[in-house]
Amino acid sequence: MQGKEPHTLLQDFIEKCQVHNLKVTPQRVAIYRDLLNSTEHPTVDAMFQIVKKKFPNISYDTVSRTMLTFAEIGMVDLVEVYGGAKRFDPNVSSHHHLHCVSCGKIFDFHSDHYNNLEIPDDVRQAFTVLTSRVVLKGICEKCSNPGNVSP
Amino acid sequence: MQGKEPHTLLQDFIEKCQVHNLKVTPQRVAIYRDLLNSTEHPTVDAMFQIVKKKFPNISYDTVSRTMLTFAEIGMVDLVEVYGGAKRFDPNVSSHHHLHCVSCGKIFDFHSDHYNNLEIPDDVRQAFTVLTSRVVLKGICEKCSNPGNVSP
DNA sequence: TGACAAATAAGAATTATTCTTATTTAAGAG
DNA sequence: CTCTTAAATAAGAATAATTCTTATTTGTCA
Repeated sequence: MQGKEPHTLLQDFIEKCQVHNLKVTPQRVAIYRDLLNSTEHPTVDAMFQIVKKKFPNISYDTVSRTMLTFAEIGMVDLVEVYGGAKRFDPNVSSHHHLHCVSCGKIFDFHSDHYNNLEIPDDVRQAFTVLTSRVVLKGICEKCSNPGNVSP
Repeated sequence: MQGKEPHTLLQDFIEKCQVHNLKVTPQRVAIYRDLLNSTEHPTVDAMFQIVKKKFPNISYDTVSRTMLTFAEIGMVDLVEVYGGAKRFDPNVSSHHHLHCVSCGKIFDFHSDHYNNLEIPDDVRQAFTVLTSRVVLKGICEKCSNPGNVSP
């Protein structure tokens, strides 16, 4: 969990909620914790299945609304997909993505060079640029070597 | 239309179909022509509305299937979105995107520097990289100056 | 000019998301 | 600690986007 102790994380969460006038509900705490622990850029439905285990009567709508709320305040990131369900990323620090066109998984990678790309002049004049990300499409190791099937 | 004459474009289309064992149907020709003329990274539904004008009894499913087929053979590109409907790009040459977080439009821009980004070693070792694109999020001119309302 | 696999239309089914409404609850005031 | 109230939630209906099913039609090629 990013090297922080649970207590600190909960404190962080409570503070962020206060800053944005959001109530600290048990549903939000549960979703927040499971989101931070996710590594698969989950969809709303994937998170719903996970959160339901500890919170059996939570509704899909609450998970959906909450994840969008978290994205609005920058607590998580809504990531690029090629249509279909929204996917979320708990890692809001600068990084880049590789999409496997075979299995659909999204892999994170890091590059200082990519983090510091200059915005072209013509773009900077016409737009207020907020974020920048390099998005690669390719084929991951597992999909390249389908023979290596784990038992 | 990218400086080519209609006849040449149709010939190109027929050849591409033959290479990929696709039949040259009037529906595919109509969708292809309207797609090439589009500049707004259309969704299936947007193209359906356009193609319907010249081809009133075409079905949504045909437009959807055809656009996906065109994407599979690289005739158009399926572009990144943040959930929701798929969007397509008739420009398959290397370029980059800016997404306006306010109006949702996708703007193309060009950069030789971005076209030639080096793939980090660790990524290249683990993945077969097929394409690379820089994706910016920001706010477009029109959304920055909502006062400039055209009459 | 058939034969036939491929493609299409139409509508049903599925998936993802949002909306509606009634109920519950967090958080601040007293 | 209790009351008040706006915000949040649950449940299910409604909507949007896409895909599937089935019967029919049509390019393509022998």
